[in-house]
Amino acid sequence: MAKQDTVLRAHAPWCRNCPLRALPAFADFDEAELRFMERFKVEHRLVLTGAELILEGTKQPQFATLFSGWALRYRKLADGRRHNLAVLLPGDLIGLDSVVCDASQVSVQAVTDLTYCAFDVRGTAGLRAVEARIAHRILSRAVDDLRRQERRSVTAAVGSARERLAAFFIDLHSRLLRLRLADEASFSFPLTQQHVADHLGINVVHVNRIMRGLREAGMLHMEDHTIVIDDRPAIELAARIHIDTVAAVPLI
Amino acid sequence: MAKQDTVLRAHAPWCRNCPLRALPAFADFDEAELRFMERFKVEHRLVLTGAELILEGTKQPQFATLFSGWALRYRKLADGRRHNLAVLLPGDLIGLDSVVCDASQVSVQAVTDLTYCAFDVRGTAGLRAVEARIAHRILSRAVDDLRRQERRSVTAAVGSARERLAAFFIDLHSRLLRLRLADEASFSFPLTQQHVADHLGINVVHVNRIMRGLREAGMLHMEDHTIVIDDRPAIELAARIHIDTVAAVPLI
DNA sequence: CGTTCTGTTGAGACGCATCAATACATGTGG
DNA sequence: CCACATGTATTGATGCGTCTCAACAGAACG
Repeated sequence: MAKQDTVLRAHAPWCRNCPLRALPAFADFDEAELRFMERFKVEHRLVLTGAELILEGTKQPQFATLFSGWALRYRKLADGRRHNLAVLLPGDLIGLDSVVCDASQVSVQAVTDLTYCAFDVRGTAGLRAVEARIAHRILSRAVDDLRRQERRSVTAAVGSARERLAAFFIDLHSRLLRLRLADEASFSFPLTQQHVADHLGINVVHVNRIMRGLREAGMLHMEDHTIVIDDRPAIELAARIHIDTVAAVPLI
Repeated sequence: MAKQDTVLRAHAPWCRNCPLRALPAFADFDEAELRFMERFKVEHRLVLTGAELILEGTKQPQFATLFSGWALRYRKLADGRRHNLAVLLPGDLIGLDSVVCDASQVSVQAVTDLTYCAFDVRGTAGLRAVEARIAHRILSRAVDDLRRQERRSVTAAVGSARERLAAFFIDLHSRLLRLRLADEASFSFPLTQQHVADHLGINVVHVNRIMRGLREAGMLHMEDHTIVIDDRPAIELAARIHIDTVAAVPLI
């Protein structure tokens, strides 16, 4: 690992004036919820590229939401390979299962420098004591995550490599648009082709070939860590089976 | 559909003396939770083989837990094919997303005659009012479901057809054992090979071939709707990457 | 007793993995 | 500063796993 794991207390915005919550993607909080969040959030942390936020097999007294940057939720497989379960973007929940269950079955790794908000639940009993409306928001998020993972299951099971890649970029573009981290035609993209391959279950070499195919078909291409969407309708068509109206389920 | 959709009020056990809760797989309820459940559960329904419990795109004021029988949570794909997201067994949660979200993105279909317990949440506001400990159990279930779906994503993405089938039967056998619906060497199995194929994303023809392979390797075979486990260690080996300690997260 | 579902097997085509090699970029230490 | 190692993108050749099409036997069902 090139950079050293670093966890710092950063001077950062707190819930009352959270810039994320101002986005249309997030539901607004009433005064009671805001007051609760101010006690609930215990820290704002900074993590450098490559560092691990959560390690498989550990139990945490806290969970978090990503505030800025990109992360990957992943599992190490028995044969040494790696599978990326989800690309985590600002606003996404991290480590809920490490609170609810005995031990997390997944790890989370920063793929850019990032910051996140840590919430202390002091064990399961603490989570039970969470304000009812907040608890409902957390449940909504878990269900949302479940739905995304179900879509992934479908795509992985029935889709071709081309369909998977097309669906992947459409999904990512939609999510980034909601966060104002993309414009209509392009977005910054810190993942390597190896990351993408490990996410979609396709060999790196083949990812590269499909990317060439999409480029030559005039759909999308990459230029220095930026994805450029050349023909979104065509990409949607290529991902035909796997597109949904991604219902926004806001939280925190 | 051969049999007519039928929803009956059945004479059935209620929460206080629920036989499912007596199983080791389920956590016990204290008196306060039991009292809550007695108000919460509104009906015990019977559904015949082939009937739909939930239709994609609908919103329900209720969710449910399966009480007896088997069901499949599935999605219809744009090209007419079908993908089975999960095999639902007694105790499993049904239709949580139809309560939390605007509309369910999945359907649920009975593959045997079955009964289920319906809980009325009178919309999202009702779910917020749910007793805190019950709400936490529901969240635990959602997270458990998420973890199973994540494992499925991994298996679908990186596993061969043989690994997927082996992992599928191991997972099923473990779950049925916890419910005392299987013994060490066999369990009743109402799914067709087409169901299995649509669940694992493998062609029916190929499922059949792999099944033959497993039979000839002395691992498992099927005789009139019963799976016979001939060599469980060998099956676990064949599914090597995809085995986890399936952490029991009890509810309701 | 036919009709429809399910299981079963064969032959051929195609997608993707694998192995191998090169070019380019990046960061590192001498 | 260059020399070097390391990570990433890219392309070719080859083989295996799985899909597809096709056919048939047995079971289930009305």
